[in-house]
Amino acid sequence: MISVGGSVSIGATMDGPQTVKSPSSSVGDYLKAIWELSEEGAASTKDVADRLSISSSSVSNMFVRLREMGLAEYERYRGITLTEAGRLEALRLLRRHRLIETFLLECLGYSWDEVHEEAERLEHSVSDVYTERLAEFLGHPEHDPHGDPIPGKDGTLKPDDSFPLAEATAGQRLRVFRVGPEDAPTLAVLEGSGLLPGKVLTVREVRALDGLVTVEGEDGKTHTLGGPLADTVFVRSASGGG
Amino acid sequence: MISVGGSVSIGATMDGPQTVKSPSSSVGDYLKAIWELSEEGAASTKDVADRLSISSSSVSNMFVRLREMGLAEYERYRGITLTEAGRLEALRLLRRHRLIETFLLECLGYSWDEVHEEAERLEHSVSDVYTERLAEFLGHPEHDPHGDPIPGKDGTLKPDDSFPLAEATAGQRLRVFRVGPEDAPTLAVLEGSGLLPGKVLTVREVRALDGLVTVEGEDGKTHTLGGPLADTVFVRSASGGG
DNA sequence: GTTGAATTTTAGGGATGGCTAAGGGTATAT
DNA sequence: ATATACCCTTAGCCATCCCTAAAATTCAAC
Repeated sequence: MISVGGSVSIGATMDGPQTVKSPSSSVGDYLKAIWELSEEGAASTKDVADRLSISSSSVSNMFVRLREMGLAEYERYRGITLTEAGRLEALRLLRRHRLIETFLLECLGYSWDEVHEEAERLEHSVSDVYTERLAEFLGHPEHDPHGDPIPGKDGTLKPDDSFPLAEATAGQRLRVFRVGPEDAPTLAVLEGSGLLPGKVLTVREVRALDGLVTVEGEDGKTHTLGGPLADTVFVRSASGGG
Repeated sequence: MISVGGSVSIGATMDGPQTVKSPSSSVGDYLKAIWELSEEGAASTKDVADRLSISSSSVSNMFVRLREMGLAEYERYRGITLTEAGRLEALRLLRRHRLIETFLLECLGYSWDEVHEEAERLEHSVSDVYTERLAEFLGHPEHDPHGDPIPGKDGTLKPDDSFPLAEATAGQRLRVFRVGPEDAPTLAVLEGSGLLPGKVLTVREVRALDGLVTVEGEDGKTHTLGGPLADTVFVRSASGGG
């Protein structure tokens, strides 16, 4: 197991008027961000900076340190890639994050838009022991309530055979598998349309022109989504488990 | 609510070979430590340093900052006292801590000697929202499994009418209310003697000479405790609730 | 009182991690 | 080929919080 130094600065109140930036990042946040960004090639300084809402210079500095720690391969002006060690560390964090989200949603009654921020903070303080006990408490779930797969203890990640709703064809009977974005507004819209993971729907129409997708829920209600949104909802054949 | 800047440095792995000191402290830790130490007068630099296992100079520095933050009254060489603001902040932290401990013990199957450390780390990352939802999930407990009272949301702390077992007299029928220390070895001993909070016992003998106390559990087994240990076990009349 | 031990404070430095400002590199368009 | 716009890095600084070493203060015992 890699031991990585990290650091968090927090407002002790956590609910107070957090005027200050949001200095909640750490090595782990970088790793997660890089992992999520680099599914196709290397992650750029700017990508990571935007995702973590910090300056590019801070990111550039951290990239050097990640390289020195053996967690990433990095060449100036060339972007960054995780090493195997970095990848495992990122997945460990991701496992924590998703287990915590599951707990917040299923046990503490958090709403979808509250969950991410709290989990983001909690995952920094939680030990591996806690993570595994929580997993047991939750019944070793394989997906979080978003539908995202929860990496295994050993860094295993189930391959994902889902596809965006935008690529569906009329008549298909599908089950919502996961929803991409975790930002509050989008989740609220999806929640309103009953497009949460697990829901079964039938595709009524996919318009090639503008990408509008019309679906019918099991309750008979139909909803129409814009193309961009349909790109963020991932589905699988309705026979599979949610 | 007071907004206090704080900071934690953590080993990202948390389970790795934490060779480095244990830089897990923060403003909140100081407040809690001072609160716990200053039940009789001001807390000294050394007291706090010992309790947090850090150097006196670090503590001295922090005392200045706590004063500047309006959380404590402090005069060099005179020790430190919390202001009302500091006291409320400390109690807020204490509430978090004890609710988290309760969750770890009751839900995640932590043992008594694992709980404290994990809670100590977690309480830094948890929001007030989380704290209150957790309280609800746990059924708004008034005491943690140690028997220590959990401060109210508003900083209320139930007066404590318990007394050390060492001050009991033979024949009294008592209920263990709380156990003072949270260190692993002591807790293990107490657990072995069935002296956990809630247990009912009858005092058989209190020897004035050496302070040895002999008690009989409800199961009929008798145990004898040394004076120092009997000072750390707090009891109340057996009629009251645990 | 003076001395000496213990405690406290100050001074100076390290690590993390964030920021701005300014300069270096790349890439695309003219 | 050069101009320009954007991206990236460096340099220098801030803040938190820790440490060691040395100086200051207190307190208690002669």
